[in-house]
Amino acid sequence: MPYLMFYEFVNTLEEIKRNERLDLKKIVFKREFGKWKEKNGEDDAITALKFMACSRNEEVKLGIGTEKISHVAARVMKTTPDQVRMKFGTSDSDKISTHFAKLLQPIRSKNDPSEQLTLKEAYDAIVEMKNIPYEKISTVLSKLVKQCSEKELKWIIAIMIRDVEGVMKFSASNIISFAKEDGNQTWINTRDLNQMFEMVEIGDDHLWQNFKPMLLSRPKDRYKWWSEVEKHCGKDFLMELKYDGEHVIMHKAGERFKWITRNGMDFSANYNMNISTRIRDFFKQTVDSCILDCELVKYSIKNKKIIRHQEKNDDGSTQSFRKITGNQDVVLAVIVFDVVYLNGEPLFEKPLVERKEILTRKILERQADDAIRIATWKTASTKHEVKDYFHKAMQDDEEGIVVKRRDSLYLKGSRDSRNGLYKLKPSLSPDVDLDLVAVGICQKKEGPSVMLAAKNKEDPTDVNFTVVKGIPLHMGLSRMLRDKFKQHCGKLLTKSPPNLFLRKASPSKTMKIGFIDPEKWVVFQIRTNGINEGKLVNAVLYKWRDDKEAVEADLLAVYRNYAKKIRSCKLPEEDDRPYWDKPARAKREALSKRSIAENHSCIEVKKIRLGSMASPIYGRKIYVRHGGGEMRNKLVDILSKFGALVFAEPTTNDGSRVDLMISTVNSGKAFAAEKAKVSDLTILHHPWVERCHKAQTIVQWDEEEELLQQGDLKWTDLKVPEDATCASTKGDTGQSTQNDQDMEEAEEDVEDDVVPESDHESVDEKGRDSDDEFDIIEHWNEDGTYEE
DNA sequence: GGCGGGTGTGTGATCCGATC
DNA sequence: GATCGGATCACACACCCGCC
Repeated sequence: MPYLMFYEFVNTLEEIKRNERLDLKKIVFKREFGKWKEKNGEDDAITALKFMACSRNEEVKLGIGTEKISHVAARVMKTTPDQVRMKFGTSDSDKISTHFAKLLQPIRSKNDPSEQLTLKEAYDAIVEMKNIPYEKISTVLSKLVKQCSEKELKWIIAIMIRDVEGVMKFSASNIISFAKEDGNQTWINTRDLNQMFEMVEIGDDHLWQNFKPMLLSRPKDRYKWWSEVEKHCGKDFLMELKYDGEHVIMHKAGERFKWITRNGMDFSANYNMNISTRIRDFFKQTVDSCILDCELVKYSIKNKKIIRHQEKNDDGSTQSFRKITGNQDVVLAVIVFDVVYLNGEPLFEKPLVERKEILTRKILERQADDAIRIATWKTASTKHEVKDYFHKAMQDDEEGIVVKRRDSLYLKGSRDSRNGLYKLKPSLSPDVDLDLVAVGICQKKEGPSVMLAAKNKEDPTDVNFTVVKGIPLHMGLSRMLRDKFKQHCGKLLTKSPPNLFLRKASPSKTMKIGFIDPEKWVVFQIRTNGINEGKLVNAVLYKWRDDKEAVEADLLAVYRNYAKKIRSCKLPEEDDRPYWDKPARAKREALSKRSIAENHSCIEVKKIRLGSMASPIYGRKIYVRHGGGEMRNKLVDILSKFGALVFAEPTTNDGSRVDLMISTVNSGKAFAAEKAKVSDLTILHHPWVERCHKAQTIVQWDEEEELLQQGDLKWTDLKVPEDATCASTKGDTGQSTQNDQDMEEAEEDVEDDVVPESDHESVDEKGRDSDDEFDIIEHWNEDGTYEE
């Protein structure tokens, strides 16, 4: 297979560079890229992309700037760095590479056609530089200098300083999107260059598509768990253990694997690819392609057991699922519990038992605990079977159990009781509730959080307490109860009462703490899913126990022995319901579009519309690049008030691109484009937003504020014609639908396993609203009782 | 919540040449 | 020789985002 010659490649780079307009650059690129692919094969095309989009390429990250390149060049020329150092500004990569190429030119040999490089050789030389000691880079460069013309040398320097794009004036994201349509999306998801440039197109409507898995429901009322399970799971059902790992969808296409997380993210690059190679041989020969629903777990080979999420290893370390490398004892393992696609045939509409049958018979040739195995399940039909199974699971320190209807179909991304899939976790059992005392309020950036303490000793005369846990107020308390609680607490003390002990020597700097007067301490019943390394898992404020005194709270010893309590917990009977625990209310109906329109901040734009003019950025999607938290929040706030939809990524949840980007930093154009990794957006510096805020209208951005103008959106597009009518009716209908979707999506993002129920009404949607935070601060400051 | 991990920012140490 | 400013680098820190 003929290799692409480096000079040919360089000619293309030069041609792209010469064309100033993006569409012309694109034409040249597509033409040449197509040729390389066709004539030279995928390898050359991929090398070309790796060369061009070098800023995203770790393989060629040499860590060299103007200073170091001066030293390297000086060694090649056998002179001092001083002699070769540039005497002008250093920000322009084009000038830098031209300068050094010119400088090195005199020592190169005459063009000898036999010595001409291929692209692959040139690229490999750069990769070699990355992998050898810095002092030896000059020897590789000396060799290259002899083999390259000045023009070629310029691009060698460009890739050495990692800015070929800057010299071409053709950004990496353009290069990638022109080479492969969804390349940038792959990059965002995987940060993996090889995958991004993957040329082979595979898949259909299901295979290789990033869909979300079907999710499990939770019984709404802990005392009525059985009637609910019975209603939706039918007379006979399946039971499985709930494994504590990461829920992933595994796609297999031939020898290739793809791993999609619960939120539809492609984590193939994040999980050690070792897992794919280790499980490859476990499949039956007849399995060409399949999609499996599975749990990815950490497995200790030495102890022959699964290590639970966030559980410490023997050596005291904890490892992320995405970084299983160092410890040889811990490996990733796959537990498969469903198959939804096999050899081109979608199985989504087959009943669960049939899918299980296929899973057992047709997928795996062999199984191993440390690689891949099928989850065991058993059939059952009575409450007692479920209770026993649950109790046994708790004793074995499992996360919980799962109950599944036999004929349940696979609905992608759905979580609905009617699907007949239930998870039963410790929080369902009243045995594991804790009564703790609210002794203070922390003002964290996320909002107020209540500090909870346990009683030190059983002795009634000993009134010492120790803080064991903080829970955000919104985790369980309705707005009404939150207000009531704040009112109840009244003045907060700046110093801890003498009978209260803090576990941490000094609380975090960013955390403000106000202590509640011991006279006003109240008891909260806490519901959790267990304890992990001394910390409660998924804790929420379940009840305000105003029938209990602080001295009746649980003891520190109970808290310390909590793991034991979990292991012995049982599912309750309906008759176990205590007098104070009222039945859960039916879940509040989904918010109507109207109420969303009334509440959602995007709609607030009405308040600041000027005369008949609608906000020009109303409904526009804007990406605010994260800087300092406060700054970013402020920008988001302002933009939202103008009706813009603000995103933390250049690509929104539905895959569409935003219209505009706001950057909080301004270190020049190269910085903005390179750091932000966007090339199709106009980037504005944040002072523009603040000017708009001051002016109470969208003002035209000036030259300094426009860091980059490369998107389609122009200032003129934002201007609303003078005679525009107020868009209240038209705008609201259109926009509220968008908001509706956004909110639904946002809610789906949050899986709080232990959602409180009963008389607290339901938790405020999304928990907190910003003014809640301010309420408290104002309250504290009023009396001057709270000072930092 | 709580953890791991990635990224951006601010800061201080250090080097080095330019300048007084 | 003292001082200054630019460049570079390491480090701490805050923030963001993924998973549970």
